[in-house]
Amino acid sequence: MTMEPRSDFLREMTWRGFIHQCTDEAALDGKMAARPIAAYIGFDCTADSLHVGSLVPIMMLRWLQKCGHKPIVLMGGGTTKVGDPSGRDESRGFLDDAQIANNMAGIKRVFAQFLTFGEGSSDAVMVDNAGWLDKLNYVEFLRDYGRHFSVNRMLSFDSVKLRLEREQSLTFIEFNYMVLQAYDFLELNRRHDCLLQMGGSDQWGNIVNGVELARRTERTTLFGLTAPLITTASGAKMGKTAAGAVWLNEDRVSPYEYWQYWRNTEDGDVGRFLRLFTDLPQDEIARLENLKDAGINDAKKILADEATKMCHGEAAAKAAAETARETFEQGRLGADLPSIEVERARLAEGISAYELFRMAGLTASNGEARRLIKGGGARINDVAIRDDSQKVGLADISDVGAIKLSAGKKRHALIRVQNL
RNA sequence: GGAGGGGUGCCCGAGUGGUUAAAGGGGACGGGCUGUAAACCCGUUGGCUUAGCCUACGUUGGUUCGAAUCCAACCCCCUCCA
Repeated sequence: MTMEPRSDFLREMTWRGFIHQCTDEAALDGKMAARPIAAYIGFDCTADSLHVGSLVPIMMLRWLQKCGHKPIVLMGGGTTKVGDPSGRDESRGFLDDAQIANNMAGIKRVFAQFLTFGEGSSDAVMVDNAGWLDKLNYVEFLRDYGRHFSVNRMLSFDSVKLRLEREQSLTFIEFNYMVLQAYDFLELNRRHDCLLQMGGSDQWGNIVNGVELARRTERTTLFGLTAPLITTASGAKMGKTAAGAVWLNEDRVSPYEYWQYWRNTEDGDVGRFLRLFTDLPQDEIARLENLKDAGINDAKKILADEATKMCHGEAAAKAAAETARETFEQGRLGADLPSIEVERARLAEGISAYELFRMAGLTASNGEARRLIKGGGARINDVAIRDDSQKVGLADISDVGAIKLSAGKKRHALIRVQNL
């Protein structure tokens, strides 16, 4: 443990801060140094996109592949029907099959950005646990696998224990989640010779159950490796912003907004995030970590560039960076800012300022827009406005062909005339 | 099935007949200070056609001039008992 790992993968993961717990680090290191192995991480389909909270596991699979091993992306088409109680105070509503299928389709897209899929030895593969879970026979399953689980033991896992301690109801179906996840691991071992399951620290209990199930039923040694929960330097869970979660799909969060999210990283997090969320080599990260005070901003820009490039591609990252530069450093308006189109006739009549802010999505309601304006946080073409009902019209279109709306210093949107 | 406790705004949590769009805290947003950072200070924080109206304290009815607050039924959660 204190020794430098021999395998490329564990050495890289250790240095970058991905490792929280491992079932047997020395033995795993030996295996991974000796030959390529297959490892998996499961993703449940609870939303139609993953968000930055899932980036740590995704990066683990990416490094796994870079180091010559085989990543298995397990889509939880089956387990999503059951619902993982880990880290939740209450069970969330159950999703129906159509929602799960829709969510899976949305999630699948993002993996192609981070991993190379194919038939080769270190190419990633994607499988869906509905493939085996849906077909399970209840009584047969209980007899073959259920008997290896001790309820006494299950009650001691955090996912269950915390619920009970907080006097929050835990339903029987949720209680079964860890059993199914354990079975997944076994099934992947049989089908793909998968030796390792990785995940966030909240998955530890679920992972250990799989390792133990394999030992009891197959006398096979499998491994578990978890990553720490990533919080910001000020203690917040990462990935939450004004609009909610920072999603990876661009129809939810545009590349520009994504770039901005990383650009606004707290000082204290820059080094850690560069290690976790970029592929930059150690010496480059070391250089960036040594930047002081305002110089840290350069490191933040590189972090934003790299993270956005990986998720949305080089072109989108460049465009986002350029828009940010124009908007913040030159005070102009960047082409990539969020924008909406308004009919010419509508604009000719004039639209009340508060309504325009709402239309542009800068506020959720007219009332919120009015408050924003009264509070002095609203600007049109960089001029502060005080009158919430002030009419905005064609005359406000600047020479670049748009009206720039700003809510605070960071949130901007463009109003363009619809070409008809 | 029985007994008891509980369901309040994004979250936590006060409030047990009117002055309650609902204390306080968190979060969020805006302003100030900065470096598009943190910390700190200040303000805001249901909706709308905003000096007015509408909607809101699990659901549905009822009592009352007036209910988040009282009553009834129902739903859900927790604890103990069978």
